[in-house]
Amino acid sequence: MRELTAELAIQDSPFARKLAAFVRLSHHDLSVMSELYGRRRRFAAGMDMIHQGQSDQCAYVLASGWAYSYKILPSGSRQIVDFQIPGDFLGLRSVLFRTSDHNVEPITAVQASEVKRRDLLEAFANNPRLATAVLWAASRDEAMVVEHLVDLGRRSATERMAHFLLELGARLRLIGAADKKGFDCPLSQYLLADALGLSAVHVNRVLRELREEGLVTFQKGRVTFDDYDAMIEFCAFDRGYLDHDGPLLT
Amino acid sequence: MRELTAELAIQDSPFARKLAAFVRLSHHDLSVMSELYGRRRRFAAGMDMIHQGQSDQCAYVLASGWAYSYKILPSGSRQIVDFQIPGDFLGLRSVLFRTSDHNVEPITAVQASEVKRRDLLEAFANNPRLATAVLWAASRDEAMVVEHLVDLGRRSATERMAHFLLELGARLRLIGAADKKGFDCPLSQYLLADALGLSAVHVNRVLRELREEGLVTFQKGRVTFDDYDAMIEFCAFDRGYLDHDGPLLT
DNA sequence: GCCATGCGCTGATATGGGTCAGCTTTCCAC
DNA sequence: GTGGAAAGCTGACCCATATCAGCGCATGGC
Repeated sequence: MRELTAELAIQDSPFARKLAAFVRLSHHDLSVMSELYGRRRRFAAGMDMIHQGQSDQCAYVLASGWAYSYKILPSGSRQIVDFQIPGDFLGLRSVLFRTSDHNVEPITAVQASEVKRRDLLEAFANNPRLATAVLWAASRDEAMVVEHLVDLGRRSATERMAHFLLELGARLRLIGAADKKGFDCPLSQYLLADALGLSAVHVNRVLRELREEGLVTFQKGRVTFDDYDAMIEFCAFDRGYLDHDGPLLT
Repeated sequence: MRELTAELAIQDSPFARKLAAFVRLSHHDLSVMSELYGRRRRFAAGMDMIHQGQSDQCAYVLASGWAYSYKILPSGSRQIVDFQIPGDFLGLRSVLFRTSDHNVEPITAVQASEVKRRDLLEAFANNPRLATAVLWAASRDEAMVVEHLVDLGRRSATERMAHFLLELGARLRLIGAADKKGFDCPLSQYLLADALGLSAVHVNRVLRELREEGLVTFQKGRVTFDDYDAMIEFCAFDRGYLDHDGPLLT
């Protein structure tokens, strides 16, 4: 009975919802997952979760709140590599190997479950289906980094912003935190700037432009898609790579 | 005796040299590696090796020659994600999962050994040490993509170029194809442009600038470091992440 | 109620890098 | 050796985006 409740609880977690988008998970998979979780920890906004160069092998699964991973250049400028939302694995690479090459910091207050290196490897060995789901999700995250590379290299500031908001929306839909209308978003224009390789001033102008074109409105912590299809067309968003409606592997 | 010769041959391959930089490999590891190789295939420059959306699970290890992986935007512009040099794994992700989300094309004539999905997984299961070496190398490649993200987002064109040439030199040194003086390099200014998010015209200007500053000379297919230390300083190159002198795990 | 702080917003000005157009060199194919 | 294609190279001009400087509106601490 204890197990069943745990299983029900996990089934509703953002982590399970996200993985379920890739691989259909059995009851057994879900109960293994619930055992995987270690201590639940809280982090206040602004306090480092993972630090560049640090090498203790802790990984987390975000339960609630947003975080971002970034690198600092000696010049002082900052490049944000990715934002993490509930359900995202955090530091998977730094637990499989031992190097963390970037920092992670919460944006809002965050709750995260610790995952121990040993438990993770054991779960992978005994449950290849779960391993596939996790690694698949990780692989998608890597594909996203590549997409950001294309953003920075070959898209205009306005296209970049549109693409970014669509992608974020698609990710949030996987965990039920967004729909076609829009989503709540705690990102400041400074964070957007450092993720998109722009100045904060220009982020502001770009957002205004998108609003005046009737594509998206981002105001007061809420992103509203005013014309979803036009946006997709505008920035050549690839519907396929994030936007599926059921498990790819059943 | 047959095995021994195969082992000696593989020991000298760029793949083994590269992995040996991460993990000290035993004789047994080496012989497993030599069994991993399937058919050796040749590709002429310009002919596609892997195509976006294609889903047959073939991976390769580059034996000789250079290739590059890229994405094409609907607008027609191209972003090069990475260059592959001898010893590099090619399509590792697309063999573990089944999606290839980018194209790969040879730059020079290329020889590559096919690696079968099944053989790879089997070798990983039986030989965790080898698995660690391969995945570690893959993880380094991912770290490089992140570094490129920083390049595009937060470095000037000149810094980007300097950083790129240093990184490439460090990678080539791992396989013995470069030293502190420089290396041979078949990349055209057009390829450099699409990798660094610049126009070919500007690549030319930037190279001239670096040459006139006495930092690097890239002419006639040869990169020469005129002042290695000054270059490292100029673009804040992180010596650590590629530039080690022996296996990290012994 | 006041101040400090962070964030959003805007105009003016500066500049890095793109675009266009064209010339030169190299290198094959024949 | 000749013609043609790629690649390297350069100058003139222009635009997207950065930088600077500053305003206003919330919010929270005291």
